[in-house]
Amino acid sequence: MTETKTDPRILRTRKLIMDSFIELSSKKEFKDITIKDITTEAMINRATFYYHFEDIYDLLDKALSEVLFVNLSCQDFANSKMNEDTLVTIFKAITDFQMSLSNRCHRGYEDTIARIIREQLEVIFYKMLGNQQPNLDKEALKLPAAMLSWGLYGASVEWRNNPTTSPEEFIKVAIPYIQGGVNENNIKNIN
Amino acid sequence: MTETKTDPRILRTRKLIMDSFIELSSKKEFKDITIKDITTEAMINRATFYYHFEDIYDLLDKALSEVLFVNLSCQDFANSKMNEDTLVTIFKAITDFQMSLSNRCHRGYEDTIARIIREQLEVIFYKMLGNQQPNLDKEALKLPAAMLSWGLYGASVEWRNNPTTSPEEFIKVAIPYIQGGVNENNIKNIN
DNA sequence: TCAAATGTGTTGGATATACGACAAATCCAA
DNA sequence: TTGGATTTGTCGTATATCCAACACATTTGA
Repeated sequence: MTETKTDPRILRTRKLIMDSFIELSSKKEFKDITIKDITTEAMINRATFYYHFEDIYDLLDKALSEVLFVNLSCQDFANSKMNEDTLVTIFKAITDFQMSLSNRCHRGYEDTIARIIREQLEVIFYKMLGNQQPNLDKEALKLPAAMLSWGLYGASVEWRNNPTTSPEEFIKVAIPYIQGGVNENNIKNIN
Repeated sequence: MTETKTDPRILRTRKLIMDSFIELSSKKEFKDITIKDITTEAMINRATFYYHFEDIYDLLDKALSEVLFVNLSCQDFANSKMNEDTLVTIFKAITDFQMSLSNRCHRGYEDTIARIIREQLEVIFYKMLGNQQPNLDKEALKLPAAMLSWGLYGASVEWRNNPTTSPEEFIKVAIPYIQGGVNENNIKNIN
């Protein structure tokens, strides 16, 4: 809608920084990566880093959000309906993302990563619910979106701790517990 | 020596433009490539193109020079001696370069490309001769460097028209004709 | 042939990035 | 523990890039 195109210099520089960060993450642990490392790898000035990010934790946030967002957006969930297939695909994206992270070195930042994943999920669910029920008050969608995101993330934690089946099978069993609470009628009641 | 490091923004932008140009060259003929095409592909502003290049022919010059220079520099000829091995390797680099160009579409610009190759050769030979005979007047090296470059380029034309043997074999036979005229003693006599 | 569309080259003002410097914080070896 | 070395954030100034607009040239299609 209000697509205000951003300066290409900003897009380029953000990508340079994030790509360098991801590249370095495959070689070092997060705690050993300095901002100087990143800017040297990206061939940009250190001051420019601070033009885009507050500090290295801010970068971690935004870089991981970006990666997860790209993973989730390749099917444009924000414009699709909420049903079993959608939830299965999103769940698969989350577990894929977490497995790709376990190959990189972010030990000690598991809870940060958890928060990032859940926040992204909340954004996606909020948009999906908004598309599905455009005549509802947007405020009323925040609570169900949050609960859905917590629920699905919690399921991913369960699966990681005890991966008895494939992610797809695993979440199909769990969907009734999640979805039961947030169908259309319930949201209307909340409102 | 006087290595004044250039602004990283300039290096980045030049690379973006040249890479986009080379990419487009593999899809279209040169005459069909517009500056707008290039800047769109490179995601840079069209005005920025003119900050770096006079026009599209200037870009053709510099892009091809750059590619050939990279090909030739991987062995740092400028710091090595002039002997049979060196000449063979350089000749191979030229024929490789020409064959890579024939896959791209630069029909009608063969003589421009010829000039670019020869000029690069002249630069390389000038440096090599300078290293080999540092006590000679630099001016005296210009003529032999030019003659060597014309000679080797001419040999590449001959080979392309009639590739009876491999480039390596071909140039080994021709080297006596080229090198005979520009050995150390002859340069001193010219001087 | 003409008119519309597209590409070229240039300009002025706005903005992002580079660079060097700085004090403060953190790291690390002696 | 100390002291040097590295990293972090921040700043002011210089410069590269963006953007919109312009006149002009070239291409295209009816």
